[in-house]
Parts: sequence; structure tokens; C-alpha cells
Amino acid sequence: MLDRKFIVDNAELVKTNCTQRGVTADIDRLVELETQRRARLQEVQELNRRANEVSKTIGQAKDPAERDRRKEEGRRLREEKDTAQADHDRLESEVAAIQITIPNLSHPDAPVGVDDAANLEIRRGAHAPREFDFRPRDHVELGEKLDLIDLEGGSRTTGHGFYFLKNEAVLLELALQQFAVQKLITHGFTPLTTPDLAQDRILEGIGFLPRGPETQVYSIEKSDLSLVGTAEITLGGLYSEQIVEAERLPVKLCGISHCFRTEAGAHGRATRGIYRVHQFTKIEMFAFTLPDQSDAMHQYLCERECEIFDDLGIPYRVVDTATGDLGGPAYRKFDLEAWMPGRGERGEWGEVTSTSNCTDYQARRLNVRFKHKGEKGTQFVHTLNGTAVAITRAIIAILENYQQSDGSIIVPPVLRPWVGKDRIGGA
RNA sequence: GGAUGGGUGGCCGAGUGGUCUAAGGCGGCAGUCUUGAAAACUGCUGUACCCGUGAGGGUACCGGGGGUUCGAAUCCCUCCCCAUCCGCCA
Repeated sequence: MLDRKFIVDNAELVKTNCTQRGVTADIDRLVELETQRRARLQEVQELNRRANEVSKTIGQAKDPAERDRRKEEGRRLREEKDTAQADHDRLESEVAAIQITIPNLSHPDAPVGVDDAANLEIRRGAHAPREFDFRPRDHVELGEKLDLIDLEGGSRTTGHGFYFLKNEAVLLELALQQFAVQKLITHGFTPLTTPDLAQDRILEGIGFLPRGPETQVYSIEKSDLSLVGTAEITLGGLYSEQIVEAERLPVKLCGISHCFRTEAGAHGRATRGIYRVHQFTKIEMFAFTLPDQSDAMHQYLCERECEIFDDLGIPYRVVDTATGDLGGPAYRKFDLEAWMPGRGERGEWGEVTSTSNCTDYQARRLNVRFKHKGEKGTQFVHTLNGTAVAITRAIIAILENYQQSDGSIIVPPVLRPWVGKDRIGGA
């Protein structure tokens, strides 16, 4: 969320940003309520002060009548305070309710536009899309022929949107995990396995809305836990309520997790195969930085994503996401879209990874701060996240780009140490 | 899951209803002394928020939440976490 004082002092700027993001939020109302809230807060504090003053004199008062008189005054002051406090608390929750709907500010270079049509291609990967001398199959067909993906089984045991990976697809999943984690370790990331459940307040801190009609999140009944949609949630939550020494920043983490998404409202949108599923495995990068490091870290995370897909030999493009498509927490977001030859009529770009700079938006809600040694005061850190590998989409890209005319799949050279063979299917 | 003991300021640790909302120690910072350093001595040493141009003043915070009271680290309720022992288990 944005800083409340900042919103009050920059109401017009925030309004404009909301418009560019396609978000409706009543900024004027927030300003009005916040002004009232501060006045109430002052009353509460003043009443508290006077009540404390009275309390202190009671212990010393010897005369019983005098003590009773002062007790009565103390009681009256506390009652007045309680009334003002209740007022204040009501205003506080009203202000907070508006505040959490306000999206982050936007990077000045982010393309302005209400949806992904305004996304701006900024770069291509090292490998150009392949020219096929046959009609490329899509991953569903390939997965079926080679007995790699069992969608029907997933549907039978769990429901639509679930799947079993089988045979070499399992090896591909493990190989992709190994490849990505090993690479990130050499880049100084600390690897972690992460809980697949998190408390709702952590989900909210990251910017998810657990529970509610439009939630993307599965929640656990009779508890405050939800299945995570991404390790971004747990990795960001790892430092919640912490004050980090500035010298220890930036912190670079890489987490392995399962991701669970209801995909509510996504019906009919690219639901074929394992492109949009309710559960998948992901290797996620996450960074905590000083405020003036986050732009550079964002480029750095994007470079790691490009490096991984260049090494895998998969063609892709990098897109600078338009303001209306950034979601709530991101200040700027780059997506990697891999070429998927089997998608649509003659192949399409499909999102495989994404990296966001969330500046202090998540840190403020999660309360992650830093301080310089020997200096007074703290500031909020900046948080960034990026997908190293989302397994299902990476597998789609591998199967479709590495397919041969006989229906076999060449294994990308960098994965062969873990897959243990250089070709899936075929002779 | 059962039993017991605990959760206090960066750390250790005292504090069981009111001499200001935390003793004492360690660590850290500054100073005195010293050629320099150490030792010794002196002072300072959290976070958030509010008011104020400023100096400064104030409110809240002793695991979380709620309660009793004029007043709670201290009493009551509840939840969480940690340690040890027992049981169970991959």
C-alpha cells in the first residue's frame, strides 16, 4: 500500500495513477476521513495524558475522600477516551479499507494503457523462432503421444485444471528445478524450500485477497491459512515485521514452491493443456533491496530470466507491462513471453515468467524495514520478485520448440545431465 | 497428543498493582585521561505515531488479543510460540 501521508499530500497524483491503472478508488473520501481520524487521535492522546496525570496523584493522596474524588475524575476521563477511541478506530478501518485498494505508483517508463494491448516489446531472446518444415503439434498432442502428461487422470482424481506428469516429463520437471536452482546459487541467491501454506495476513501483505468472491486463492477452512499462489508470498513474508541492517541488503532468495490458483474468472482463456492449471511447481526469485537499488535489481532479475531461457534454447521476447496490467503491488513489470509454436493457428507468444519491482508497497504492509547502523530511524525496504522457472509453462515451451517431425523431442542440452537422455520418444 | 517450565529493551537478566512506563550487566556510540592503544571513569543508547518551522512536548508498545482497575510487565480469560520429558510418526 501507499503511505497515507503521501496520499493525502499528493491526492491528484494518486488519482491520475489510479486512472492509468484502471482502478477506482475514492481518494477524496480517504483524505476527508483521514483528516477526521487525526483530529480524533489527538483527542485520544490528550485524554490519555490527563488520565495518566490523575492516576499518578492518587497513590500519593492520603485523604480517602480526596482519593475517591480523583478516582471518579480518572474514570470519567477514561470513559471519554474510550468514546473518542471508538470513533477513531471506526475512521481508521474506513481509511484502511480505501487505502488497500489503491495500487502502487507506476514507473515513469512503464507504457500507459488500460490493458495488455499497450504492452511494449523491449527485447528478443538469443534464439529466433524456429522454421518448421512440418506442422508443429501442440504440447497436449505431444504429451499424449509420448505419454508425458495425463490430463484425464488429473481431471478424474482432482478436477479440471489438474494433471499428472509422467515418465520423461517428471525428469524434465526435476531437471528444470536443478538447472534453475544451481544457476541461481552461482549468482549468489540463497535457495529455500518454502511452505505451501501461509497466513492470510501474509497473503494480504503481498497483495493477494484471500477469501471473497473473486479470490484467486484456495483457503483452508476453519483456519487463517491459504494455499500459496506463488513463493513470492512466503519469501516476502519471511522478513515480515523485521528490521534488517542496511549493510545486509540486497538479500537475494530463491524458493521452490508449489503454486495453487483457482483461476476464477479465467474460463475460456487459454485453458488448453497445462498452460493454465490450478497447481504447478515454480522456482521463484525474490529480493529485498535499499530503495535506490531496486531499479538495478529489477534489470538484474530480468537478466537472470533471459539467461535461463537463452540457455534452454527457447525463443522469447521481453515485454514492458502496461500500467493497466500491472496489478496492485507492481511499480514496473517485465514479462518473458516464450514462443509456443503449437499455440493458436501458427504459434503464439505465451507468458512464461514475470518480474516485478514492487518498491515499498509490499514492505509497508508486511512491515519490512531497514536501518543504517548507528543512525536513528528506519525505512521500508524495496521488494522484487521474478519467476526463474514456472515448470508447466517451461515444459510447454520445451516440448513445442524441440519437437521433431517424427514426434520425438530433443532434450535441451543444459538439461541432459539430469534427464539422462538427449531425446524423448522416436527411434 | 499428554506433562512441566518459560516468553521483558540489540543481547543477558531483575521486576507480582502506583516513588515517573523497567534495576543491574553485556554490547554499541561519544567524551575525559594517554605519544597511541588498553584499562578506568562520565554521559548517551528501542520502535511507531501525533503536535510543533524549531528546540521540544505527548501517546502507545514488556509474545498476540480481550478483561478487571482511577492505574497492569505485574491480577483474570484466551490464543500463539519456545524449551524439556513422555507417547506417536515419515
